[in-house]
Amino acid sequence: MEVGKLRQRGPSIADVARLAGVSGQTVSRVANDRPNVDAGTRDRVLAAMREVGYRPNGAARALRNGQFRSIGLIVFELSSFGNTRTLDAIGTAATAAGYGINLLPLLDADQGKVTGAFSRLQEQAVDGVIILIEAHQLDEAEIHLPEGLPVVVVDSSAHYDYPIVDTDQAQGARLATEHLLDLGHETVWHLGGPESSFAASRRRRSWEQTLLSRGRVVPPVLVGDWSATSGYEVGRQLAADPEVTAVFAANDAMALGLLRALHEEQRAIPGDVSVVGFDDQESAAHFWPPLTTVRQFFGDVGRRAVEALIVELDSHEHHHQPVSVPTELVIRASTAPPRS
Amino acid sequence: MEVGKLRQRGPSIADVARLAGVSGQTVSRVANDRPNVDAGTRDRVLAAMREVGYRPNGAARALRNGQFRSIGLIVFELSSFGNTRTLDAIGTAATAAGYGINLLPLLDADQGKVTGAFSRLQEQAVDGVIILIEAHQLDEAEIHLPEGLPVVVVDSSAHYDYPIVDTDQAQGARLATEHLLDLGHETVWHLGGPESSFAASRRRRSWEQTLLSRGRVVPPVLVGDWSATSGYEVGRQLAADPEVTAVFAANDAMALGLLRALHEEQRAIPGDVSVVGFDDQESAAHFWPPLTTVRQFFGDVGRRAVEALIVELDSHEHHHQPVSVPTELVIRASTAPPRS
DNA sequence: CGGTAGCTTGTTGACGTCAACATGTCTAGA
DNA sequence: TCTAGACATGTTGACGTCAACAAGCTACCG
Repeated sequence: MEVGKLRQRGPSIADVARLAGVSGQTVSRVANDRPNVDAGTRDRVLAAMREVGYRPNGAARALRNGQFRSIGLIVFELSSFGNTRTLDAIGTAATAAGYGINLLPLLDADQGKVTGAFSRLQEQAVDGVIILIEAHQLDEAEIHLPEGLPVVVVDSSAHYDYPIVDTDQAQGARLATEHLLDLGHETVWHLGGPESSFAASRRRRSWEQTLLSRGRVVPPVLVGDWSATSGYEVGRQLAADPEVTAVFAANDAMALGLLRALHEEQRAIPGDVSVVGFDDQESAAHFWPPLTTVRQFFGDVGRRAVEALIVELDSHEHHHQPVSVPTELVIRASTAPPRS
Repeated sequence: MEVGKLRQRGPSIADVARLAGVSGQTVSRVANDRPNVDAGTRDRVLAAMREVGYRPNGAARALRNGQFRSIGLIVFELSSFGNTRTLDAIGTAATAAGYGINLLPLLDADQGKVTGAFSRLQEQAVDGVIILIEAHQLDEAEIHLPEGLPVVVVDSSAHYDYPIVDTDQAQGARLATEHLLDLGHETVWHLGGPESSFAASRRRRSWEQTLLSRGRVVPPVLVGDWSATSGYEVGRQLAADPEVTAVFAANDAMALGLLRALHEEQRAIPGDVSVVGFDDQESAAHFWPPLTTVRQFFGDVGRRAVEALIVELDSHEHHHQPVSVPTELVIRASTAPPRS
């Protein structure tokens, strides 16, 4: 695409200074709310600023100060439910801390080829980076994170040497599985997320261990790709199997697809089959039937990611203690004791 | 919150130049892929860059060039379905065009007090701005958009003097209403969005006009706030009224709440009541029953917003012809002819 | 009345990059 | 052999801001 031609520049400190009849430095002092400026002078400068429509040039400031006061945010799938919420929280927290957010979306050009953010990161004006993508995407992207650039990883595997902030997937999956067992179900089936997702594998492993620690049979895992469509397709197998009385779906969207499959097979929920989801997206309370699910606190995850990054920015020390945000089980109408 | 102390600066062109034994200008030429550099020299410079871990300083570039190659994006509610998708598309389109995205979230501090983006915009390093919030929020925010800053407005009222890009709400609402009438329903009820939303009022007006132009009775409008919860609460009234045989909900989330209310009242869908939504979020196909809805092309909206902004950036001419992106009716199982 | 402390204001230079111009080197053709 | 032109490389300065230092002024003290 075309590159824009140069635009005429806006008014600078010098323009304001000329109009107000003072030096640039005085204007700078006023602009930065420094003390030691005569009230009259300040008013004159302020008036001049308003007249010429002055606004400080961020680039010049960043150059001078050696800081951009901006955080890069590398995301792959912007529109997945969790990322959206986390992004929201990151935006809020960063803004509150006086940092801007620089979105660095990974372009999924053509076929799985992940490029974009990392090459662009090279020249992005950011002080640090928060990475909000799954591990395998990070691998595919031929990461070449510049040395010395502070980084915080959200929701990913632990095999990078960066601070990590994430939901406590294991605890959540245990909550879900135990809830179903406690209701009296013999065992719990699992509609898992994609193999490539670290979050999915942690949920799966925890489900498995919970079953094992109670001496239950571990049924084969069915795998979806997080989408409601995959939940529906895979869910048809579960719906057709009369053995199945309890299912833990790795997210709410797949749980929704599963509910549909069960409805189509005329299996009563929770009479014949109980279902638990993961996420607690707003709409889960209005699924039919309302979904019992594991609530994630994306807001906390985002907020703590920003906090961790700012600590790194300020101290240049890594706090490699991973931050784990606990979940909460929300019980609704989709779960009940097994019939008979 | 604390402000970070100064960080040591990264290596600059000068460092690379020293190491490679050339002038800074030559390094600059290599960095910018300019021709007229000896192959050997280029290699030497590239090696030096790699060694010191050079990456160009965005701030210095921006200062020099008078351009930031960055677009500000003012958003209020990041996590609403439509905004999310639009944001995704904007990110992709902007990145493809070589622009970065600067997120400027509006902080909803305390009680409806909207601040943040606009004051910060003053000093943000952006070439132009895309506004992605509803009109009334814009009003509350005491806009003071700097003169001469190119702006494009998405999904808002027309009373600002900026180019507008939006979904063709009227066409979509007409599609939904006509579909229900064509099935043979006497009239169509409407579960509308909040008064303050311009999109909601356009959908509502179009629904009303479609009914009037066919000589049908216009039932009273019930109003929600876009959330599934509000759809459920308001929907209970609709579900309790045997007169109601067809409902057009102003978005899918409220339609979901309505479906739940209808299930609870044991009203068959679509046997007793037909429902149409608006948005076509991914999960709508897996609601129970799968939801007939009006598909919005958020991707196109986002892409065209970026295009419109870039035109403005390049030409400094406004193209005040609003861009209207058409919708598409997706017919699923939640609509059928009325019983009898 | 000299001295100094405190305050306001101004001057200078450097942050990193790159366009414009200047210089130097080599080749080809007259 | 001389000159024009192509090409590689270097030098200078300006983009806008602000810290550091310098300078000027007033007030107050002994």
